[in-house]
Amino acid sequence: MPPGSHPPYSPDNFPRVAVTVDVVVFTIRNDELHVLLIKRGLEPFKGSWALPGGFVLPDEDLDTAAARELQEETNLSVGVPYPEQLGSYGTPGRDPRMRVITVAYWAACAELEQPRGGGDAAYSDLVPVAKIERGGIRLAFDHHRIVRDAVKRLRAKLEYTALATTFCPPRFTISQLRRVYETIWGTRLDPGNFQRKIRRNPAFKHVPMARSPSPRRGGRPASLWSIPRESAVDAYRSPMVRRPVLPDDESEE
Amino acid sequence: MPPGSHPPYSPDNFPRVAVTVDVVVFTIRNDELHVLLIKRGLEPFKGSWALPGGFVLPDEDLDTAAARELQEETNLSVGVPYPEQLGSYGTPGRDPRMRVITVAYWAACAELEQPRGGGDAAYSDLVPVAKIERGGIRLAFDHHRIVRDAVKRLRAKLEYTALATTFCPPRFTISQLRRVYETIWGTRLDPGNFQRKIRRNPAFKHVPMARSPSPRRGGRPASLWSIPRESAVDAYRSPMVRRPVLPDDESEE
DNA sequence: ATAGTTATTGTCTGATATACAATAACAGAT
DNA sequence: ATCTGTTATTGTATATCAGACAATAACTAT
Repeated sequence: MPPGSHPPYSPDNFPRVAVTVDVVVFTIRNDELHVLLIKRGLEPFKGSWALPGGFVLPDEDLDTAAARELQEETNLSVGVPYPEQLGSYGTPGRDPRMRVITVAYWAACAELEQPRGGGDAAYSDLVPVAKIERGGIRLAFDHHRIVRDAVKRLRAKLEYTALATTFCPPRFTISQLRRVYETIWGTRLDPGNFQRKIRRNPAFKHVPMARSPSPRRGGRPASLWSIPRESAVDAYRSPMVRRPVLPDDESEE
Repeated sequence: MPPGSHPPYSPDNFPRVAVTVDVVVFTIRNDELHVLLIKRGLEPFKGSWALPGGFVLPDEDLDTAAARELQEETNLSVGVPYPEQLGSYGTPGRDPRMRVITVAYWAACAELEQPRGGGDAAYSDLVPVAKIERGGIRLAFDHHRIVRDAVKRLRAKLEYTALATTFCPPRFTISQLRRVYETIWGTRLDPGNFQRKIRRNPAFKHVPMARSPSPRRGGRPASLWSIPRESAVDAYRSPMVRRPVLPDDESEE
């Protein structure tokens, strides 16, 4: 097609395209990274796992659409922070019915209540990312690729921001935070060095007088920390270093 | 609108949306960061500056569309690397005619020939980013915001990748490369320390026997370096540190 | 009291950033 | 040829920080 021969740019003459949003929501459950998926209730890919998402409404901004779809299809009431844009996916044929371009979002959140289905979703649930990476779950459309990209972005963003704190409750111990890194990166970090690194970072605030409450199986009680929600996305003054991934057997010693 | 009440997801029933791509192409000319813009030849915003871009064709991937539109509207023949996705912009009303969602891309390149108009563009030209940031140029649609986001991403990416080399010719001196950083960040970097930092990076290859050729006004001739095109987007082992921006007067003392 | 566990602090070593001084290698002027 | 100015490159000393790992501290369970 020669240059300049595309259709004139007018409301009545443009390629027929649908735009959707999809959201990758991460959470940690049982020391394992999970992603929120829905079971599709309609064709195509009926019965397959897919990311929560759907049409952008005529008068709705993209960010708003992402937040709405997430709410609709999972019925989560709280604790889901505003999703951040990941990228757009529009390879022809990614949806068998017609040309659909999707704007993907992602978010990290602490403790999710059990999601329930809603909207187009038969039901929704949390699925371990490791299982998806291992190929143990087939996802609808190109959602496998979207999840892969989101995981990559998540892992990268842990390095240079305090995003890991969004997986923690408002008040957390340094070890809880360290476990977030270890879980998502699949590495082991030195407790002593990690401790110092967090304490030296002025964004982290010591909660005075407080000690770790939850039932533990012994060990010195840890002090509690917090961080202003806004600071969680600020760049670290010096990045957290990602060490090589552990082999599958986690022999300590 | 209650949850689940959006239109059924079928080819004949979806919100009427157009999808475009826009491209932010950066280059350095006369030690100043420039961005490639076109002068719009059609309404709306006829006569305004805008980013090169246009419709995604029915059977075209987004990345391909970005590369094509750039070529069409600027007639640049070579030297433009594949654009990278920046993000999508779809705020209702951003295009006065109808709902248009645009997928923005950006690219960095060395030496551009003078672009010529083509397609919907009356003509195209390189415009200093500083002038745009200063508000000295009004851009069509929300392109001001897109450019701002692209500049931010560019500045950030210099820190942790060797992207700065894509502003240089295939063989460059370390000082040329340093000037790229200084230009884009608006800072001054220590020549000695910068030198060492590049030399210690194994991705940079010394071009044997070669000395800086171009006519200079005195000074010891520099040796030439190169880097595999692929390595330009790899993460640095240790990031380049961005120092505070200089005041407008650049008194060297 | 003892053993086991986690939190926290200390210490030492090596790498690296930064400031800044010193040298090297050229062009141009005298 | 010498001097001056300019850019490239190497050296040096200090401060900071990561990483390994030892040493305490403060608990729980036996």
